Amino acid sequence: MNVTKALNIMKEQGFKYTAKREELLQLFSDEKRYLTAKEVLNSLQKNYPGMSVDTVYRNLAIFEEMDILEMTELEGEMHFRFSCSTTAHHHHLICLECGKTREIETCPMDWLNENVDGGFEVTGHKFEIYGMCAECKRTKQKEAAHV
Amino acid sequence: MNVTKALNIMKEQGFKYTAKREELLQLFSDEKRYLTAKEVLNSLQKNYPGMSVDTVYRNLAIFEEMDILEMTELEGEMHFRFSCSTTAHHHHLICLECGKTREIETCPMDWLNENVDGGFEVTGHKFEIYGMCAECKRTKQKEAAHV
DNA sequence: AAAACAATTAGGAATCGTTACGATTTATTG
DNA sequence: CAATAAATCGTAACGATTCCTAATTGTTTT
Repeated sequence: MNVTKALNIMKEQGFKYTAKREELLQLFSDEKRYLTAKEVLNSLQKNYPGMSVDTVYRNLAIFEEMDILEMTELEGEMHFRFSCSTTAHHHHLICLECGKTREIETCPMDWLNENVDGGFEVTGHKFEIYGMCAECKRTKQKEAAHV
Repeated sequence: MNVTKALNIMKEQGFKYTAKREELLQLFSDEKRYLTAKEVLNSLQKNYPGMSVDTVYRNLAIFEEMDILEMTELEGEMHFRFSCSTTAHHHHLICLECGKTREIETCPMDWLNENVDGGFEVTGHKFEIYGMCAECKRTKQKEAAHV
């Protein structure tokens, strides 16, 4: 996903162009990681001091419906990121420090689908691996050394 | 897990016995499914009208720390259930209608652990399959027929 | 380019789940 | 049964999210 493509999808779906929407998309293009609504708000308020929370949540929601953003819930908060370029279904390694992710191609449902049924109708699943990325680990170690 | 065993663990850890705690445990023993804090509160308030939310959340938290209860976050809310009898690591099929679960023995991490690393330190993972159980599906179909 | 229209926004209030608090009550120990 | 520490109530505070209305803005039409 990229900003231009996202803006096109937006137009096609009948949504209006606004500078704020473009900047929001640009933010996700720059930060390739999960962001909270608050982080988005804080970032956009640098250029648009009066920006309201409502605007952020509303736009995050519509972009998610258009599959421009991916959403997941981490530690009780909604987190958003630009949809991965790979159209194929996939999962993520998620760094809980910085929100950066790495894709995993394999999906556990491939193995399980067959054994599951028995009347249970599967409507979705969540597979996420949490931890700390190499970079954050280094940062932490440095901090610890200075104590 | 069962009520007696849970009460013993509680004692061993230096927590006091209270009738409310026993009843809370009994509730989870009866309802073998994920319950929200609110559902727990409502249920206990039948016998203890003045029961406070604080008491519910505090006890849910301590029972989870003692591994008497399992916690997961579904649709933005904490959900609790009696820990499964199988001590082995496992995952769940979860009915989003009624909260009932079915265990899955296989864990996708068994396959992935080897390929993951690259400096990423795995601290946890979540694998849950969502849907509707056979029973809820029947109920829904009946409802639909009456419209 | 101006008017008309619908979508978007700001600002703040409302809601929901959860946590925090001081005063009171209760379970446990000796 | 008295002393002590833990548990509880009732309520206030909190943070994330949603909802509301009047004002603003982007787009379309003329």
